[in-house]
Amino acid sequence: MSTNRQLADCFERIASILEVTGANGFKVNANRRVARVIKDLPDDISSHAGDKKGLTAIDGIGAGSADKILEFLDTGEISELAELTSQVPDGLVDLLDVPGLGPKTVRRLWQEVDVTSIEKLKLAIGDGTLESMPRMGAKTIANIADSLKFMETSGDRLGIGKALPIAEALITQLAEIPGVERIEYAGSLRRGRETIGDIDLLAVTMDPDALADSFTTLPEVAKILARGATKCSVRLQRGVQVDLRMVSEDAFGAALMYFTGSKEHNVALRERAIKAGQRLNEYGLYPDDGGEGTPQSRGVTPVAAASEADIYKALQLPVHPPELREQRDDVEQSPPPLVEIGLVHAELHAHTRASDGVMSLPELVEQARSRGYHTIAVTDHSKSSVQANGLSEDRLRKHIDEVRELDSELKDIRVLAGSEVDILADGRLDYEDDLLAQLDIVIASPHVALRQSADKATSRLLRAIRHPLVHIIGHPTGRIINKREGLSPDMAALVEAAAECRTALEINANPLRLDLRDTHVRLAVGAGCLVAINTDAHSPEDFDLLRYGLLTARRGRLGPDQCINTWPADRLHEWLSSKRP
DNA sequence: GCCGTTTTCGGCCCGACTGTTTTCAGTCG
Repeated sequence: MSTNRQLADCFERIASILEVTGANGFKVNANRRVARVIKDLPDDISSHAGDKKGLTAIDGIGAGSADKILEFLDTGEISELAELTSQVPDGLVDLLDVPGLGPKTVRRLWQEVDVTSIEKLKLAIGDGTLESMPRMGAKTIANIADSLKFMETSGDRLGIGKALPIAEALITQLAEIPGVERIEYAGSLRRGRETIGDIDLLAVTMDPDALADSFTTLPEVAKILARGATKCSVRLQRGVQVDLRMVSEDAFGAALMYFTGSKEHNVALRERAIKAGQRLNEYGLYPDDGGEGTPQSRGVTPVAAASEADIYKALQLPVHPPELREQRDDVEQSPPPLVEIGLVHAELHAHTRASDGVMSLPELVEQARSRGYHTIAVTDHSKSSVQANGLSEDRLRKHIDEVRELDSELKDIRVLAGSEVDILADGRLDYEDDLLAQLDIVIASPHVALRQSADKATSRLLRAIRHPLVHIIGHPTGRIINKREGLSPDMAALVEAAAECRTALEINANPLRLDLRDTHVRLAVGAGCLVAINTDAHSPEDFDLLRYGLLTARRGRLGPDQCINTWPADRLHEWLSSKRP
C-alpha cells in the first residue's frame, strides 16, 4: 500500500475514533479532510519528510496534522492514533461502516450493551439483547440486520464503467413515466469519479407520486430504503443504491448543483454566499433577509435557481464544470478550457486480431472512420506479451507491410503502423531500436513486474520516457481499479522527464484502468506534458470507452492544446515524425 | 483541527427521511 494510502487511513481512523468517543464534530471533520487531501495528493507524501512548511501550505493541513504526518514519515506511526486506539475496543470503529449506524448509536451499543464489533452485533441481534435498548425498535433492528447482510455481499465502490450505463438505463426507463419532464444524473457520477458510491437521479415531474411509485417498483429494485414526498432511495439487485429527488423546474439548477457536489464544493459555495449576505441551498440562492425558517418556505424570491450558470454568475464566480468540483482549487479561480469529446480526432492505441483484438485491420479502420477520425494507430502487442499473442519481429514486419498497404489505399484517414511494446522490468523495450524506428508510432507500456519497488518503477519508466523512439507511455502504472494497485513511481519525476522529452503520457480510457488517474493528469498538465487519451480498443464497442478517458482528463484539467488526440492531422504527424531518425 | 480582504478567536452548510416518541434525534448526502 502506498504511503499516502496508509497515512490517509491513519487520519480516517483518528476521525472515526474521535467521532465514536464524542469529540467535537469539527475536529472529526478536520481529520477526515486531512485524510482526503492526502489520498488525493498526486505524489508520494514521503517527499515532504521534514518539510513542515510545505505540508501546512496544503489546504486543509494545519500545524497539528503536519506534525503527525512528519512523525509518521519518521517513525511509521502516529502516537496520537496509538493513544486513541487504546481507548476503544478493537472492532468498534468497524461498526461505523454499517449503513444506518452512526457515531451516536455505535457509542450507545458499546456503552449500554457491550456490542463492540460486527460479530458481537450479529450475536446481539440474534439473542434479543438489542431489543432491550431504548429507541431501538423492531424496524431499526431489522434495518441493521439487513445492512449487515448487505455488507457481506457487497464489495467495493462501483466502477464508473458499470455505474454510468446503469444510470442511463434507469433514466431511459423513468423518462417514459407520464408526467416526467426532465431527468438527469448528478453526484459523483456526473463529476466523473472513477468509482461511484451511489447513483443520484434528479427529476422534474408533474406527478411525483407516479414517478415515486414507478421508481420504487422497478423490477431491478431489491429494497426500498426510503420513500418520501420529494426523495426516494432504493437498492438495486446489483447492490448499488440509487437516490431519486423530485424538484421543480424553476429550481432545477440549484438542485443539480447541490446534488452534483462535491460536498466540499457546496460548502465553499455556501460560504461564498454567506459572505455576500445570501443563502444557498438546494432550492436556490436567496437574499438573507434575516427571517425565521427557510427562505423557500417563506416564499422569498431567489436571486438565482433555474440553472447552475445563473447561480455561479450571481455568486460572481466562474462556472465550474462538474469534473472540477472536487474543491482542489479555490472557487474563485477560473477553470481552464478543457478537452471535449467532440474535439478528439485520433485513436492512437488499438489492437487487431494480429494480437489479442477481435477486429480485422479493415474493421478497425472502419470504426475510426465512422467516428470521423483523421488518424488511427494500429498498435498490437510485442513479443513478450505471450498471453496476448504478441508479435514476433517477423510477424511485426509483415504486419507493418499490411498496414502500409491499406494506408496507401485510403485518402480520408491515415493508418499508422505502430506497436504497444512492452517495457521490460528494467526499462528496456521488447524490440530492438532498428525495428522500432520503422514504426510510425511506438507506445511503450508496462505489463509485467507491476509489483516492483517505487524506485525501480521510476527508473524503469524514466528509461522508457527518455527513449528517443518512444512516443507515448501506455497505462503508466498498470493499475486495475479495485484489483491491482500497479506501480507507484515518482510521478513528479516522470512528468518532468516526459515534458522535457516531449513524450506523451497516456490516459487509458478503459474504465477498469483510467491510468493515468485524475490526480496524475493534473500533475502532468501542470508540468506541461503532452497527454494522449486512448481507448486501447480490442473490439468495436471499446471505441465508446473514450468518454471515461475524457472525464478523467477533464478532472485533471487537461486542455486541447496538451491533448495530442485533438490536434489537427498535420500537427500530430509532425510530432510523430520528430521522434524518427 | 483549520482558517482569516471583517476575524489569531470564534466560527465551522443545510434539508429530507426514518423511527420512535408525542416533538425530535440520528443518519445521510
